[in-house]
Amino acid sequence: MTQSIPLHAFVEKLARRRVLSDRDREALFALPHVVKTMRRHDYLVREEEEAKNCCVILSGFAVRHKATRYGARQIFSIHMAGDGVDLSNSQLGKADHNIQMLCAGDVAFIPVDAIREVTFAWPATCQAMWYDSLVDGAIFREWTLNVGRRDALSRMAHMLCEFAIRLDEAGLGATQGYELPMTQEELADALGLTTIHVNRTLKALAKEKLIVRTSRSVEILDWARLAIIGDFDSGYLHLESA
Amino acid sequence: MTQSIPLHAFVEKLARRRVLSDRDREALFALPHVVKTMRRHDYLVREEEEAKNCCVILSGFAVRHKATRYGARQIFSIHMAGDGVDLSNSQLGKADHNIQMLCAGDVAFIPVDAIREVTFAWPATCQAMWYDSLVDGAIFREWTLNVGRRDALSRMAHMLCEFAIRLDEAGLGATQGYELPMTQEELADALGLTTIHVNRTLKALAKEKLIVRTSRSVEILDWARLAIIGDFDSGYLHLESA
DNA sequence: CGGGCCGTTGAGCGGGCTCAAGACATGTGG
DNA sequence: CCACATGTCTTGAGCCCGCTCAACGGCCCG
Repeated sequence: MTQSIPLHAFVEKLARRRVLSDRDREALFALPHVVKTMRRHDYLVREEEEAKNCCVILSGFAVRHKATRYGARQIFSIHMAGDGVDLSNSQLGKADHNIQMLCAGDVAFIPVDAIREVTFAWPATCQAMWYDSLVDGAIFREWTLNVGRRDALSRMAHMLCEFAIRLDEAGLGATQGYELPMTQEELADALGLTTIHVNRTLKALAKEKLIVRTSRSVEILDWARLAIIGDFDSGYLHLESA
Repeated sequence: MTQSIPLHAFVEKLARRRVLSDRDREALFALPHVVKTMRRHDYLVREEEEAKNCCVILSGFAVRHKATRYGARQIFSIHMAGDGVDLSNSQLGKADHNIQMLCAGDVAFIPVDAIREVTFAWPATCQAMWYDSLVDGAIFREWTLNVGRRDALSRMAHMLCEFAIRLDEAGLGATQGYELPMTQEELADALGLTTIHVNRTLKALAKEKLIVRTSRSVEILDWARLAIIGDFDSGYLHLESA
């Protein structure tokens, strides 16, 4: 029998999407899973691969990304502890994008079939996962708006705001500041910019006394102005607290 | 009792995502719904609104979009007959984006609660809708990659390819050409460009003998080259035929 | 026939890119 | 302890894709 602790954050996150009964929770905790410790840059899924597991992040961070034929890479979202990060690739058959660890961390692998069976037997769990996927979709849309219609400064500010709120919600950070284990190159791939311009944009935000960036962490000096510059409204994250 | 014909394309689309039994189909056909004829530019849902219905498009086209505080608009996806276009807003409470008709057409409105009840009672229908939302998510991601990492010519070509394939799948067009009821301004909002640059980009594609654009339709002269220039691979659409 | 809406074209500008180089860490082996 | 490699961050200079501003033409419809 597997331990029930590892999936705790995942189940709690689902329970925030849709009310779950005790028996729904039990069914989720009973999901068979294997925990593996992944290193920075390890892939959880590769594009074109037949995904056989759903991955739940227990610690660390992962990104979804895909590249054009010419190698230009776009990061679509960042995931953190408690996120079930591969419901998409695994349910749809062949993966259409990559999922890669941003830093070392533990990941639980759950066989796809087990997810299918639980969601078939326990309708509330299916609705919870569906709703969770809908929130993921909302985040993708906001990301598109960010990349398509905001300038570099605004884009960066928006993304920093999103992380602050999501980390806060997951109990992993605060709106005053947080660990952000991304290199400038990774930030560039997330924002549709070049590394060089990310560097200048971060400097510009620091010069405006909005943030202080030290090695791999961010301190937010003026949340209100950062949110205005980033045109940030947390509605699309669909948090209860909002 | 409502007619069962209107939802036919919608149910068939769901059945392509996940095998449905006859009883699952019956439950879906029995969904209460009201059919309304909408005009061009009518809103199906507005941002910030409490969405009380799911909208299924019966004819015509609709877009999802959202604007920044400064009025710059981004279109996230185009929807066509058979698409259940508002599962997201309605299940998540307050809408985080707008859905608007691109041209006149009929739309079936299904109360949210009815969807909740059917998906709770019939697990396969819940999985089907979930998988459909996952495909929507894949389309959003590709859109982000398009806007973030491809130049104007490639972006336009990619979008034209996506429409061709999706219209073909929905039985509404062909890869040789199709009706595209979008103005250049709407294309611009979809691609993260300006109207003027869209005009020049379309001209550039025509000059390369890749397409011919007449009023509101597109003829594709050289699919193979268009797909190469657009860096298009239909994998992310997760069609069976692929 | 006049007023929107939409498409078209030109001229000039600028945000972000490209190319190039150097600074500063961290790790590894000798 | 140093020598060296590798990855990341920083800075400068110049250029180009796509934007802005401006104007005009075609079409539909009242």
